[in-house]
Amino acid sequence: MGVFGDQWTLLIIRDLMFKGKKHYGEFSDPAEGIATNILSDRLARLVSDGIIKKDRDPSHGARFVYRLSEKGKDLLPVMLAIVEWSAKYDANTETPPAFLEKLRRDPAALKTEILQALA
Amino acid sequence: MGVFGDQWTLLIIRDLMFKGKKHYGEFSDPAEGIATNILSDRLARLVSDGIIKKDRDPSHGARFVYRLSEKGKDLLPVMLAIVEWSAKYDANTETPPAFLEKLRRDPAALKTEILQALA
DNA sequence: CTGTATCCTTAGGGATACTG
DNA sequence: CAGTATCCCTAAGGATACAG
Repeated sequence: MGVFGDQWTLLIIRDLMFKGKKHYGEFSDPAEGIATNILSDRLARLVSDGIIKKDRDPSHGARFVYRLSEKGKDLLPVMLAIVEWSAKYDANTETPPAFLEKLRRDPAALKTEILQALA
Repeated sequence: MGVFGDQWTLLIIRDLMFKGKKHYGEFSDPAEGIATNILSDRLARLVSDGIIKKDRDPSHGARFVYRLSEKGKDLLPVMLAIVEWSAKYDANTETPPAFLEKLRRDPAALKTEILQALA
């Protein structure tokens, strides 16, 4: 349950799941507002919880690729439920309208689409 | 989004939604492990976020009843998704098997049942 | 660049006292 | 009992230096 009790963790999962982010530098983008030490800590925690996997990037030498494990991908329903709720009530939610449209029109299709992108 | 970033908040919502808890004393049950000052703070925050309502209990004098607002009830899909994920991966989740059974067999029915209980 | 460790301050929160 | 406020300390985390 500790996964949901932390906003940074949720942000990272969201970025992995919906924004195609994979690299340290993308998560530590200033717009996210997460300090590098915290990012480091949360990534390590997520790895140790088995929610993400950390693998060497074959193309770039000293770089790692972070990806959701199966356990992590199984969080998709949770994340989508949050997205939906936030879109309804959170004024400043920046979810693209096209995404919401799809989510409501055919959630199953959207899910497989996202999982495909994560594979 | 701040709602999901706090474990105590989530616990309170869960208690309201699934355990039929309504009163201060029930939330502050030692088993929950939440300090009274934190409880007070989180309840106030939830009220100010419009997720719960705080009303006088007509039967008892100085007592309040806390209930989910519509906005709060709309968190049901999120909470159920969390329950399901936790049941799958979190070893020490104490969700009753009967509940999970229902959730998988006929989620829609379970939802209306819960909403009925909250009404 | 990618990622971790250190420093230091502030806020979260436990224990508990207090008010009605 | 229901609920809030105070005290105090630990830990989360921002800024930044550091290592590869």
